Amino acid sequence: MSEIKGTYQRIYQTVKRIPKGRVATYGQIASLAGLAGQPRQVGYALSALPDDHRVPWHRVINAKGEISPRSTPGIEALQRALLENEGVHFDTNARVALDRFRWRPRVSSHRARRGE
DNA sequence: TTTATGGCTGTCA
DNA sequence: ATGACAGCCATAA
Repeated sequence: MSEIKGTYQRIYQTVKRIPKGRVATYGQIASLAGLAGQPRQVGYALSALPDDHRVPWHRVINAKGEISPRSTPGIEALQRALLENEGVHFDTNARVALDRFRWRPRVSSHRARRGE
């Protein structure tokens, strides 16, 4: 198993683990990547994606269930299109039902989920 | 080496 | 429900 080199690489690995038709928030990825509390790094890491990045960055959205207004306008529509293409549905407010599409990572065992 | 930025989050009013 | 403020850390110059 290859070990992760940099922090960004670790984030990419985590994002790549997001199953299709599911979305995760920056905080979610940050927490899984070990950067809990630093969701910004996740966004910056995605903004610094390498050339051969095959990372589903479009599956990563903010905690509001919306797409961040990044720097370039139009990307928002692209990400939305990609998510819809994956099966994620947006509401009239361009919002995703995180309660339904929020990626449910492995809770490992000793960690019950809330509200069940 | 230091400085500045930055696809966010959570709390308070 | 929305609006505003502060905090964390890694990368790039």
